[in-house]
Amino acid sequence: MAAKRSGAQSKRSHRKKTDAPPRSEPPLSLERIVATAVELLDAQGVDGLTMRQLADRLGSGVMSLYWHVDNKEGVFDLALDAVLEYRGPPQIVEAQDWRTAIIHMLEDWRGSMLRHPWSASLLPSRTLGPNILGRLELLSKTLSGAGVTDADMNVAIWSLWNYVMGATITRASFDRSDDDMDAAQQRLTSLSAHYPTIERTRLLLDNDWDGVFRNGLDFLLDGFAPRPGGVGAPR
Amino acid sequence: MAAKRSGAQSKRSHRKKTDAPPRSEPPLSLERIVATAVELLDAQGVDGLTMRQLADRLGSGVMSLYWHVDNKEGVFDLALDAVLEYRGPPQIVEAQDWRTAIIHMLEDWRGSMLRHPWSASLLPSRTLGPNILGRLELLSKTLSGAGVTDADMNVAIWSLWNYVMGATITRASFDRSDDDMDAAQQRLTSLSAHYPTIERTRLLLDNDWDGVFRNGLDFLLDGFAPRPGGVGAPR
DNA sequence: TCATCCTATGGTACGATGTACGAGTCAATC
DNA sequence: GATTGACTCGTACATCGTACCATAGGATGA
Repeated sequence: MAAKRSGAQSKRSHRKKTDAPPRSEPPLSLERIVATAVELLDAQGVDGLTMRQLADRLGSGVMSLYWHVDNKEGVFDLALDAVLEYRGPPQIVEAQDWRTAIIHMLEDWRGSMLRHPWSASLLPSRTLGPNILGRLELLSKTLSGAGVTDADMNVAIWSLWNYVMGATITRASFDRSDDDMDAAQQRLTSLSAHYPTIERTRLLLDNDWDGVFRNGLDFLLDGFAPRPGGVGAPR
Repeated sequence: MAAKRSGAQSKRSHRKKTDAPPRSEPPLSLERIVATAVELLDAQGVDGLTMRQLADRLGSGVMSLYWHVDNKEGVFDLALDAVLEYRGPPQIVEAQDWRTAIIHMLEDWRGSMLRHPWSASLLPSRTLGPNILGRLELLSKTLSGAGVTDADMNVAIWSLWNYVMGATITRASFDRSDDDMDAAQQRLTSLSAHYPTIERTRLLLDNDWDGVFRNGLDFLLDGFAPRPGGVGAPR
């Protein structure tokens, strides 16, 4: 279960922080641990996060971490949710239609994950933290306001979720290895006898990922809650 | 580098299987290694595959594996591609329209991954093996025949890929932990003040995953290549 | 004042993992 | 008989998560 956590640390005491840097790290706290974990994950990827490295960066002993955190899984959960906060659409957008609001939230979601590429592949296999639940709630509420019935709601939400997750995970893992993609496309070329079509369209190169994302999203939204004007496929 | 691989193994000799374990296992081979790895992954999940366990099941020493395989990553790559073979649609379907063919292939793809739940989350981060490339080629060729231009092709393919991957990864990880989902929904109920809408629609329970998948897929396909009778947006 | 307790830290140690290294076996070939 | 190349595997090591336990210091009560 959850280790006890200091709700409030009144203590400021005589920690000199401002002058000499020699010995004095600030005390451990959940916030510092999570923030440092995110740094480490951003810098080194999922495999780069080890409890020892984390402790090193925090200037603490390894086992001290375990007073604040259950185990390494817990660090992942917290780092993940930390990265998925949503502050809501800007004022300008707020008054606009539901479709704009939804697209804003989903693109922000995707953007947040791509800024921390380790997060995308982590999310599906982990218990849903408050920030994700908040996004799902917002999505539900907005769709509900747009006329989607409760009966159709879960289908709509999960389809959108699936789409966002797939797009983001794919993009994030290809992102990490552009060289690999080049190599793969080269390999493809040498095998063009077997894969003529995808070789011809250069499937593995030069893709407009943002455009792809937006495009498919439009189709899905059209399907769930058609636009009045019945606009077709843009582009 | 790839280790050398025995093209032919003449030795068949005497195979015992499960009774006395003394000496007589069949010789190692890539095929046997991959098949056993898949068994192990199916039984224990991604974390359950260790080189030692794999060797145990094969009745060999751990290091013997490394003559056939570069490293553990290689085992993953091979197991993954092994699971993704596609034999094509049955004869009855073959003559039918492109839409049926595509849906058949994508549902088969999803089905294969769900039969081996570890495979879905592995796929995006790994180099594309021949079986996956084959599926992509088939998809391209079919869409091309359906009138999708080369310019629109990559957008269509990647949207479908994203959707299939997202749906399958999500389903596979929820699948593994129905209890967790119950627990999550319970937690949700206790927090219904914060998440009233998703609590009301019981988002985390009782979902018709197959239906969701098929539904969103229809919307996407309508978007890319509208049906003549046209439910979706005209282009 | 001292004794006690809670919060918080971290050293040591253990079992598990992937795999480098190099010695071993055996059949085919010269 | 000697050599070679395909294949097997025991040993050893670095690295990981973390259980266990000793410790320190402030707060509290006597």
